[in-house]
Amino acid sequence: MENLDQTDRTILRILQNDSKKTAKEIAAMLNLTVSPVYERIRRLENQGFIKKYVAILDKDRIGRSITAICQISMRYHDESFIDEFEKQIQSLNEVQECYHMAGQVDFILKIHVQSLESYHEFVRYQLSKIKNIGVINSNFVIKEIKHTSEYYI
Amino acid sequence: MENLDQTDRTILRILQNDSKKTAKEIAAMLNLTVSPVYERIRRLENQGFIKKYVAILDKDRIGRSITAICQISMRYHDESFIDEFEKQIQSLNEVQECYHMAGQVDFILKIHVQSLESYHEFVRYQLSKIKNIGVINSNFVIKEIKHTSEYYI
DNA sequence: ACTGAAATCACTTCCTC
DNA sequence: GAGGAAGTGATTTCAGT
Repeated sequence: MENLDQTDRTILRILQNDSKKTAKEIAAMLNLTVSPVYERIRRLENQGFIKKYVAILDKDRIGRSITAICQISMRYHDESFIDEFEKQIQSLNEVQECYHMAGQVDFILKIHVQSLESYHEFVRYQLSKIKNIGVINSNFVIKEIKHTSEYYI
Repeated sequence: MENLDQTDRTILRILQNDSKKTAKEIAAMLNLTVSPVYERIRRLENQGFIKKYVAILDKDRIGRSITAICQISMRYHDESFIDEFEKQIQSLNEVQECYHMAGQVDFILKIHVQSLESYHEFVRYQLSKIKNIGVINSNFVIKEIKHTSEYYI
């Protein structure tokens, strides 16, 4: 973070919002030519500031309209149980995010499914098959207020 | 979703993982030439399946290592209060996600900050300035198990 | 819907200051 | 660290099947 100047930050801000912007367009915004912009972007990639470039899909359009937040507490907290749980969660396609938490609840998951019925099936046939789960507490999103992949820089 | 054939889905799967893949590379994977791949991608964009293309940054690298999940209940549930809350939340740079929930808790937020101290400042100077908040319950992520922008297709 | 070729434009390298 | 010119390769369009 310390080794990023104002130009780098502007480039990151632009690419977080639209990675299809060409080096030429970015150069114009910064009053630079293409070469320095190109070299900065490559440096930001190589130094790991930019992890990847992805397409963001419309979840409603592809039939994943239901978002559930699922809070899970484990029965036992042995290292081996936790490791196993984490491995299993990673392999579930419905799970978009999973965090190990400090506090009462052990894990918080964000899950996308097609319908309430598919959520039922997900809990019944996938989640509850994982060993050592104590409490599962599910809540549904009724409105997405904000959802961005951009970090404020 | 119904008007997507297997080729479209494969293209979406590839672009969700790496939007820098060229039409040529994708064509090779699908045993096609460049033109149909190019035209399908443009159709998927125009029909709104692909919303945008973005760069994903490394949050540790840019000094946003702390993730907090914050659950908020409102004091009153009048429409005007809720609307105002949503508007204010959208303008907060630290808030990555915010969902209006069905259930006991009204809103769940995901927040990225630099340190526990900056989280304290966020709650004190930004969040608690918003009118009509009843209960704020914050929990911190100790490990990110899974975090992807890809939807399973 | 796909192929193949042609035109345009962006990416990438390298040499300069 | 930035500019400019040159080469390479991808995007984009279109006629043909």
